[in-house]
Amino acid sequence: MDKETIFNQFKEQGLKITKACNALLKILEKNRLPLAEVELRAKLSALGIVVNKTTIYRQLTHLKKINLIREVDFGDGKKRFELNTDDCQRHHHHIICTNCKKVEEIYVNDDVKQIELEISRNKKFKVTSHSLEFFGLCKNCK
Amino acid sequence: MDKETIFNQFKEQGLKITKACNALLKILEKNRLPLAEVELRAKLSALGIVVNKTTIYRQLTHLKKINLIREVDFGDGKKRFELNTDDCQRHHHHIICTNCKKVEEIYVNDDVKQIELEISRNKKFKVTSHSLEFFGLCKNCK
DNA sequence: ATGCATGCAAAATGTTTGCATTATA
DNA sequence: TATAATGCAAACATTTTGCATGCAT
Repeated sequence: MDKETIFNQFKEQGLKITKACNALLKILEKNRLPLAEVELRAKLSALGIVVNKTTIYRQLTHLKKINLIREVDFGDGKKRFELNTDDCQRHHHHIICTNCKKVEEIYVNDDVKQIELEISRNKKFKVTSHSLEFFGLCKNCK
Repeated sequence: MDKETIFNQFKEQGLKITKACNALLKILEKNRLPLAEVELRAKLSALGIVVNKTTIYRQLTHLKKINLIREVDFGDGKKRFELNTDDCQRHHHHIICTNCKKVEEIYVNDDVKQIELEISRNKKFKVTSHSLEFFGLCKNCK
């Protein structure tokens, strides 16, 4: 999504593009792995932008509402967010080492889209997103 | 897994088979959908077995350790558990309505096992489990 | 000037821990 | 009777809310 479109989406929702919001987007663009609130805030701080955690959560709520980011769950009780890549070629999944917690992005030739279509047909269920993460032991930990 | 095997697994770990533990297993066998602590406790209560939430969490820890149950994440900040069906024909996934929260079990002809093999080969990563859940709007909510 | 964004504190939610007590093998 | 299981309260971690204040358009 280009800057222009993003800007318009924000205006439509009556939202303002603030420093924190801008920086958050930049950070999410630069980092390929999903980040939790603590990490996002640390990275903002590193850029000299110190904000309260509440602000982070609220901005994430906005960005999620306009579908710019999506939530990724690694099953450790933290919400993580990454740029939404559902509809482009950068769509990917993750492998998470349950020992050292290292996360790697993977691009697999998946048929999940196909499965989503089947579900729509058979179950009359409109699928808007899916989770597909792999858990196990990385090279070093296994 | 038959009762005998389960019993032995427990003994190996130095665990005792208590009323709560037995009832938990029965509940998980009867209910096809993943249940969170609150739900499990309610169902135990309905059976006349009133336990503290701490007990639930501790039993779940045990059951998870011997791989009898697995954690399923619906992204709402609660841990849910279901009997582990990874290695049998009852292996399944879920579709979750993000509006009314209804959950349905689905059996899809997935290639996830295939993807896991690829990951093992290419990434030298031993995959032990995966998550694959679908989110969207159910018949009534869409 | 209006209304969204922010910071702060407090509340809410879900999970875990420490310790004294009870029950099981 | 030794050891695990339990209950309870408190600690913990994460996320959300209420309200007063500041900032952008």
